[in-house]
Amino acid sequence: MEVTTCLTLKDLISTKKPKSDPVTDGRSAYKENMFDRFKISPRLPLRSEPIDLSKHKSFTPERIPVTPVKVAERPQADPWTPTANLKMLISAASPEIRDREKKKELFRPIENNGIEKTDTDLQLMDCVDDIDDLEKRPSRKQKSLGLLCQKFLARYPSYPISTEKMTISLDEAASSLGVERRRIYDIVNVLESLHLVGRVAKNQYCWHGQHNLNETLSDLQRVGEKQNYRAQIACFHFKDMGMEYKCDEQKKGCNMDQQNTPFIELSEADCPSVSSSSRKDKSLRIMSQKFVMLFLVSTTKIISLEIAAKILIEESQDAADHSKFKTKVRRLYDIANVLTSLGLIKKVHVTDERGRKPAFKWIGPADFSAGVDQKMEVTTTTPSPDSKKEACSLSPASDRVKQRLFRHSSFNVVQSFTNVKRKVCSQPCSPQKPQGVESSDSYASKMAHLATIYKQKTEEDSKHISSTSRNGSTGNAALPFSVVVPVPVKSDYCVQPVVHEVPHKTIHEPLSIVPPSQSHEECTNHGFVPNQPYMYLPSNSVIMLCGNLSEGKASEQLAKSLHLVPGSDSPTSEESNTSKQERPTKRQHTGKDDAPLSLVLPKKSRLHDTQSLWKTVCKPTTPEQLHHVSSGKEYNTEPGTKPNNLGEHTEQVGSTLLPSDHVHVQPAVPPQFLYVPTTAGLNGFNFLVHANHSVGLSPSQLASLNVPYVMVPSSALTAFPFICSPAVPSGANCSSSNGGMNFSQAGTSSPTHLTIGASQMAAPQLFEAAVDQAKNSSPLSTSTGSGMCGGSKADSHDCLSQSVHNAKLHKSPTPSTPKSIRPIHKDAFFKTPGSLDVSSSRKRQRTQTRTSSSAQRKLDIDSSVVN
DNA sequence: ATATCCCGCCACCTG
DNA sequence: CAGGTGGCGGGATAT
Repeated sequence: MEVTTCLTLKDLISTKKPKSDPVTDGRSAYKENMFDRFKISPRLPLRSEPIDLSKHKSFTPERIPVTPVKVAERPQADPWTPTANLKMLISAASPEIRDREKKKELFRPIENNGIEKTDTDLQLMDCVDDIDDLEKRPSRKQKSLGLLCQKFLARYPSYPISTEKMTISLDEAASSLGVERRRIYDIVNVLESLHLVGRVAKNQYCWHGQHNLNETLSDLQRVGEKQNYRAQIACFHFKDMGMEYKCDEQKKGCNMDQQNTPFIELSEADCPSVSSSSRKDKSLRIMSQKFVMLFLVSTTKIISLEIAAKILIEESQDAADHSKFKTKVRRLYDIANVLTSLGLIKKVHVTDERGRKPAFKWIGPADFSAGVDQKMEVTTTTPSPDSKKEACSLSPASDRVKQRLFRHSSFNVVQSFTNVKRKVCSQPCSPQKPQGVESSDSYASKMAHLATIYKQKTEEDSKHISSTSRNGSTGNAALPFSVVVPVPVKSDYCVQPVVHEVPHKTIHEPLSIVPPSQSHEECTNHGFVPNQPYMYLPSNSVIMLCGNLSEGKASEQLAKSLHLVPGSDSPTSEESNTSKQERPTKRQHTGKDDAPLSLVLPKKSRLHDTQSLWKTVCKPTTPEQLHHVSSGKEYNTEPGTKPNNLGEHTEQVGSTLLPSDHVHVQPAVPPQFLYVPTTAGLNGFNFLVHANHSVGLSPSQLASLNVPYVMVPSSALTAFPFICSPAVPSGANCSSSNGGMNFSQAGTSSPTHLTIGASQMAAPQLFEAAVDQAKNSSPLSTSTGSGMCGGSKADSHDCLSQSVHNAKLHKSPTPSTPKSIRPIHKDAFFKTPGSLDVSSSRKRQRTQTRTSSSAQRKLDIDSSVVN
């Protein structure tokens, strides 16, 4: 699936706005003014993005907080920044030009010959004229909620000084903006869901600004994960892909989960009446939160309207009237407009076999977790909402910085990376997990089930795939699993289906070996050797393969090898020198604050065992073998993979990464393959990274290393700073990158990567989702991890089974993670309203949301007032 | 035709 | 009861 970005607000902005308009009178004029203002506004990038939160921040000071809406004159008079100037220019020209451009676009197909073109232009001009006439009346776009929201937002500073409480009068806002109050409600409700505003009293809201945004997002993310939204998304994706199959079950599970989970989170606040699940979704506020949650938990950060609607419709979704769906979608559009104007999401389109579908991509802060953490620490002491704000004064800066970084990486790819990174960081050690833990048991089991199903499906598909290669065109169809790696029949590689060993781990367990018997034929087609077992590597797993493990220990070994070393090397003193060396190096690389996980080679933990292990490993790792593996595109049975890309990638990988000539094993550095799962449907292309890569080996060394091939999902790269092809001395990049290396950088060395990363498919990563969730939610994973980990690990988290995400989590060398911290901060969403509501006057528990909300509001008001 | 989503009716609530 | 809220979906407009 390809994602195409669309311009929403942009369009709005670009829309020509003819000035004088009798009909529209003040209102339109007003809008226009607002509009102009926006144009000039620094925060609007060339792209005329809506409101860029991050930018907002920076400019906050400049903004006049309470400014009355209107800027009577042309603000253009004095642009504040170069950008503004540019913008101004653009805006100046924009009306006609843009329209013309648009028209041209429309006619472009015909523009083949000059003559026609000319005609076209003429036509266009005419059209424009007509349009101008028509424009007298405010176009629909000009009245869009998104634009309105921008105007609304323009009135308030992103980061108001805590002391000054800006109150928003709905009436005033409505009148000043020239719209009905009803519309203001729409906006305010969404803003409220993000805590950008708070209701103070009837007809009065107070502007909080974005001080708490990160926190809010963090909370939402947490809740979203708890809600199992990721799985739900996956389910729907799955469904979309035409795999009806068991989806229902999964869905049920999801829903059940959802239902079971006390709707504690934010929603609670907003919607006290948990019981009235039916109602809660109806609230625009809650819908908004949920919608955001979907983005936050989504690996792709892209949520199609359709899926969002379905998920939000709740369990009743079944045939749930089409009308309901429609209504939902309408609401989602409303919400999306506001979010878009906030610069949190942008419109995109996902294309799958069924055609283009409207979707939105999260472009808001992705690293808020870290920020939150920091905040938390600071804020922790001051739990109260208000204090929160104050405390925030601190955090904003850091956040800002981060956000900026993020912003700068305007490339989707990068963004995705960032996201991934963030997630990762928050994983194992992260605070988030702990929370999810609560419901984990049931959840885990469900996920396990899901995973199982998935696996089955996958296996089944893999068979089919081999025989009937799915056309790559529909990347979407890609199955979740990333790679099927042939296991040399005689090879020493011994991978045990650890999965089976530990029930709970099933979910986590990335590997599964398909018995040769199952599909020799197909396998053969793909280059598999008959009877050759192959290993199924779920997209979400990170695996290190070690050769020659005795069966009994295989899993253990594997586990060891696989597990990522958490921040601390401390684990075992027994570690081999090699590992030690490596770690330090890596550390350096990953040095950045958010440093992705540092992939440490845990195996060293048991020197002896490991060594032997290594030996064996090395053996198998002959150039040929490696090559075999790497070159075998065939192996990549992933249905979703795009043939083209795949081919290219493979080739490149093979040529670039595999110094076949020089392959010689270095005893010191046992070959390990790090399997990095694809994320978010990245072409389904994964890489096997030689573990050593991660080490700060010199290029030459790397080259000399016997490296299999590496398939790295873009997202994964972020997490693994060290990843680089042996051929490329990218070490510098990796190490230096503070943002964590980003894909782009990696790309420098190998273009291939980039290509891959770029395409993020909305494709479901069911498995991934399942794994993640299971992981997150289930505490068991950690405890049970021992099986996998081989007990060496100090931290269960370190288990290899952990997904990349987890791995990434380990940012700092220090193992001790702030997990404890996380739990602490959950204030914002869970705070008061709900509880208050209940405890206090909870006058009636009417099933009606409204009541509850009202009640809540009251509470809110009260509390706020008190403060 | 489909995607968007504006508009405002009207039910519910609160004061 | 008046006014505040906001669910909802018809139907206009944009693609």
